[in-house]
Amino acid sequence: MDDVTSVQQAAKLTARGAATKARIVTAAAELMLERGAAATTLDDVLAASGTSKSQLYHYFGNKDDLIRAVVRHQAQRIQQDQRPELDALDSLAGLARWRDKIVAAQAAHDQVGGCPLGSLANELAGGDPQTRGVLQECFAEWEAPLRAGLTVMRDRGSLSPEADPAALAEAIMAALQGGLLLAKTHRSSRPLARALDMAIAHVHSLATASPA
Amino acid sequence: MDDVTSVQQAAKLTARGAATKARIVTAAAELMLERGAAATTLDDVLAASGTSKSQLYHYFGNKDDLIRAVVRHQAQRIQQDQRPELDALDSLAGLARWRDKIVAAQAAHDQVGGCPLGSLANELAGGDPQTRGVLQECFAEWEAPLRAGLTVMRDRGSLSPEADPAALAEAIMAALQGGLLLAKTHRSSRPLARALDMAIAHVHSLATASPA
DNA sequence: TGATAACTGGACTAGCAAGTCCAATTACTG
DNA sequence: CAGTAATTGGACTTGCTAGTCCAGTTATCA
Repeated sequence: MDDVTSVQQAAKLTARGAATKARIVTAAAELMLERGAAATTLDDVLAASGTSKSQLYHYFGNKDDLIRAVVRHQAQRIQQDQRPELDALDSLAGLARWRDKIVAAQAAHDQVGGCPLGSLANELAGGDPQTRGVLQECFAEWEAPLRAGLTVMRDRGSLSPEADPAALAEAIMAALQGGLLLAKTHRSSRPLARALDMAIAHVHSLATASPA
Repeated sequence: MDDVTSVQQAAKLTARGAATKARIVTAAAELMLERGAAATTLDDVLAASGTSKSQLYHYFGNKDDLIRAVVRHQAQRIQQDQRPELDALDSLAGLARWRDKIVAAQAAHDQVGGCPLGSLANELAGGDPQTRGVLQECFAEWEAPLRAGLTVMRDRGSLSPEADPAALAEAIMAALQGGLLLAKTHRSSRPLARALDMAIAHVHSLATASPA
């Protein structure tokens, strides 16, 4: 009854309306990345996006609905930002390139902000179950290419047959999230780099001698 | 000028006063673990601790001051909860016992709550610099025994001389934090277990043949 | 072109939350 | 036993915030 809004209305959406909606989500995403979802007021969002209250409530049922839209938006943005590296995680070299891109992106943000998805997850996972569901989906979607790449490696013989791609992928995502959290806390990308290096070293230790 | 409060007052603190202050921090810590710091109102804290507004503002300068006290409290509680395992991280077996204790504790909390310190860090690291400083200290304090244990292992010859205890410890803490975040999101301790298993496996890969 | 629907502006409400204030009570100290 | 300091209760103020409402404008389409 909440997401119905965004589904039904999607059909009756003018180009202008879609643009307005997008502007709201983009502005909200930026603010929520900096301050968190709870600390971001709707008035802030309106000011930043140059819209009015009635517009916001025309496109979103309530603040939680907007928050879910922001979660989805950030998940998409992350995947977009990490391409094409995200689709080439079927080798140690590919993993290294992905790592480099992530660390560089974190450094580019002046070490501020942490993970756009992880920060929201941390704040929202304990609340509304519907939102938690969206978060789970988004993490799964992000993790999928990694799991796929590792599966390719194992099936190709680059990794030991005992290697569990699903477990590996989940552990690597955990290292990434934790690294980003510590990086945000210390205002340094060092923890992130170390966490990812460890994760990749672990994959390396599972690699077979024959590079297939 | 904020922490002066807790320092100067500490001298003029009656037993009853200390008890009241502790009751406030404990109640606040519990609520903030569940809902986050921003989402926890002072009125909630008062109700949960059976105190009044004037008591809260007698012992704490403002909400941020209380939050910092909660951060320190959680850091202490974590270390307390993880002892004695936290002081025996100078072997693979010790690391394994620590891992088991952490996973069990997470499971015991019905997979709800995440890391008492990590959740606060995520929410607060982007805000008040003073609070971020406290968070950095707390993480460092928590990480110290781990770094010390790994250093012992390397110096003893159980780990390769190339192993960097500081980098290892930081990476392991990242895995722990990320694992807890994903565990909270998925309401399952599986991501935590996998993250820690990966971290320990990495240490294992750095172990020398001779068990010293 | 006229009707219907999408879109927009912004004032308004109701409730909540941080922080203030002061009077009253309890404990320490000489 | 004063007298001073710590402690406590809780009403009150002030400002903000999510959400409502309605009047008005712009687009679509038959």
